Amino acid sequence: MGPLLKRAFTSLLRGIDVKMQPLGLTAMQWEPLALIYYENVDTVAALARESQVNCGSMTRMLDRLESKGLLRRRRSATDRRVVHLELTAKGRQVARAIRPLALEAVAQHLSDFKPAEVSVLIQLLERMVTNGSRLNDDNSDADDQP
Amino acid sequence: MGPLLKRAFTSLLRGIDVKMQPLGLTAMQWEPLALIYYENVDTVAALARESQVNCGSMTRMLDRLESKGLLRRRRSATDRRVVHLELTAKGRQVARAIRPLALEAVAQHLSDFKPAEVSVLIQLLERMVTNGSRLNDDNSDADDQP
DNA sequence: CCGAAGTAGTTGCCTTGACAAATATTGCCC
DNA sequence: GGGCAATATTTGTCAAGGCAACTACTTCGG
Repeated sequence: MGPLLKRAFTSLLRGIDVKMQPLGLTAMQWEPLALIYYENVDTVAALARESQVNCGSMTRMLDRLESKGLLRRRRSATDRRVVHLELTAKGRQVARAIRPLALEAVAQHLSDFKPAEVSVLIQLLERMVTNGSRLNDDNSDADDQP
Repeated sequence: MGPLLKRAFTSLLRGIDVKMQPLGLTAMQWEPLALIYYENVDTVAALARESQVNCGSMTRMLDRLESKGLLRRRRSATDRRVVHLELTAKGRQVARAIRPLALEAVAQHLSDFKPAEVSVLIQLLERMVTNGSRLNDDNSDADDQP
């Protein structure tokens, strides 16, 4: 069961990877670009929150994207702690192509699913996440603190 | 949908991580030990195949486990290319504890699932994997080679 | 039997993620 | 207004995975 979830996840990742190759992106790099472009998320912390990674990881992801010339950092004038992200022209061009490609990869993995089955899958995964965060986040486990 | 799968997967990983901490293992390190102990898989290549990672990654995983004193490498006498893995006494002791803990973590994520729902989830994930490998492995995509 | 091809394992270099410590800045309380 | 907690970002260190190059061995074809 655990291994199955891993295989499904990595299979989807590989599919996305293939789709993103023409854009020069990896399977992970599209997400920050999409969040900036489609959702107007424009700070490191907000991106990290939305992507479910920590700020340190996001900083380095942005380093890579910046070195590819896809985005720029600009220190905020109103709160000098925060860095605002903005896509370059090239970044916007790449970002525009992301959504359709990502949807293609997902669609391929669900190619023989009936719409109802997709809903069921989503609902079951959501419940797994809920059950999981109930245990991982608000810790009330009796195993360690009796 | 992609993000959801990622969240479910990482949530399960974190759950397993917590369970394995008392053993001094990470969420990834239990798998090779379990394969050696429960399935008698005892070469690098076989472990890599079962775990769905490449040999290079497995080599380094085994480095870490070996440096923790959980297993030993022994060059095969009959085919001097292959390395046989064997658990140390400590390794066997740790491995014995793995299965119940891993099952606990899975059970927590499926705590409110009816048995039928578990079956459905497994079946849907398996179909995703099948659809995915049909596209990732035997490549007959028309996008690149017309 | 010998050379070519294939296989097992290791290593180098890169991406990605987690966690912790350090820095800079803001906001809040007295 | 000054100290202190909270917040944003960066950097170091580590685990983990992918791919490619390399070594050592085995096997197979002639």
